[in-house]
Amino acid sequence: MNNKYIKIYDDLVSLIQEGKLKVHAKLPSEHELAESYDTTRETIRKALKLLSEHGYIQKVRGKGSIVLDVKKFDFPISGLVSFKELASKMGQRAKTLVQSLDVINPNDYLREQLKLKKTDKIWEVIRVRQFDDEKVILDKDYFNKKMITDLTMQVCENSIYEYIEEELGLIISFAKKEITVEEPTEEDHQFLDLQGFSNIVVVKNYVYLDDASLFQYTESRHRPDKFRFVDFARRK
Amino acid sequence: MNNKYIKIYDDLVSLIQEGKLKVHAKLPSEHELAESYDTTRETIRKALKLLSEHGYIQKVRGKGSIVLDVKKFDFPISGLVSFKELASKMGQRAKTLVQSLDVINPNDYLREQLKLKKTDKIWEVIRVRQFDDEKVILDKDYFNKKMITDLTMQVCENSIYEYIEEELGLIISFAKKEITVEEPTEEDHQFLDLQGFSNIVVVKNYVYLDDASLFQYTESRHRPDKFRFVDFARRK
DNA sequence: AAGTGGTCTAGACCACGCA
DNA sequence: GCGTGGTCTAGACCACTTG
Repeated sequence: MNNKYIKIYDDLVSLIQEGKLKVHAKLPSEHELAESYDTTRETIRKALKLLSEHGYIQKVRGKGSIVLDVKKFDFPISGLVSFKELASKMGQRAKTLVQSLDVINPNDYLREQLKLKKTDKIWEVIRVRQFDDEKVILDKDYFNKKMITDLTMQVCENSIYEYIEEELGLIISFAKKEITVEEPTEEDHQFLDLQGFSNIVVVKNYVYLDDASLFQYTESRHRPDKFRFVDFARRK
Repeated sequence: MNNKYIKIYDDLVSLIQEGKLKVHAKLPSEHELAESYDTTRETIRKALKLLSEHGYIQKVRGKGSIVLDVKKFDFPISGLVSFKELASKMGQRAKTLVQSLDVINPNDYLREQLKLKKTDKIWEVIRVRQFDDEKVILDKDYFNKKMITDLTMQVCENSIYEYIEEELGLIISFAKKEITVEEPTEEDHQFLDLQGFSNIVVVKNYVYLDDASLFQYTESRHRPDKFRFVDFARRK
């Protein structure tokens, strides 16, 4: 990446994570940073804006910028993180089982969710996520076949996001997420180790590409004891 | 508010909400906007950045900015919205019942959560939120007595946030939120109409002021059928 | 009064999409 | 090649905090 403000951001994140900038410590002033990075204040401010949005610092008018100790992303569905990125932190304890991979005609519900034309067909991928040999998450992914023409078992076992971004060159940009709690369905009982739990946490995900086109709908169904969502929010 | 870029943001939000800028329509280019609002591009860009962060538009390099149709905030605990702001949208159907208001010595758990000194005392406010005559949310709020010296039943029935921001002049800045699902406690059974539900959605909230000091810990316990969380997230 | 962050200006060059 | 948004510069004035 060539962007100066990204480099400055990365640099400051490293300093914070290495503890060279301690929690509650004050950053150098924007003027000082501008000089030491040989740039102008506006560019420094872009870097600090990023740090602030990501929860690393708090800016206080008239005083300066303070390093925060809000721990980052313990176990999030927050933001947009794929299961593979998450699993890599969990080591060998996480596993993905692909149950099925089909091209189907969408029912009315899916046709509406994905805003499809009458003749459009879709991919349906059903996967089970396993932690410590327990099946605790059921993921149902739906893609427009027009946009993702090929999909293999191997890709699904790995990371679909990786395939889409790296192989196909499509860029995932933003998502709308909805979390509710429902009764388990037949399917949930069939695929998951529910152990008598009488509720399922349902995360519905609408994923959009760079050009604002909706291209994926995902339902992620979690056993309640294995569900955790962490979020960082700023007022207004 | 005197800020030019906030005014431009508000103006554009209005245009979108009134439908004068239609979904999937392109905004005028940044150069054009700069001219018509009699300002420079950087200022226009600050307004557009806000629109983008709040999910109103998508910027596409080389093309322009497109109006999105992601509906805003149906029923959020997302962001930082107080129950009163929410209730005002629900009309007469929502009600708050203050169960208790006490000054207590914190137990070890709370002392750790609120980062208190040994002798610090805290406020404990227990409130039940009622929708359509059903008690569905149990809110437990804890404040450091040092920061909020006075608190009355009346304030608790209304909005504590309003009191803190408008009367005391403290500014709420950001929060860390965690959502999990747990078994109902004795207390949940006592205060809520659980109707046989065997799970409770627990939202833990750590609220920070402007100067990055933690001043409130809240546990919000929802009956699962009345819980819904909506989020808008951008990748990276 | 000095230092801080917040806003704003008037330019500049670049990378990208499209015709 | 033209128009778009993305980045960057070198200033300026303001509101706020603190000694």
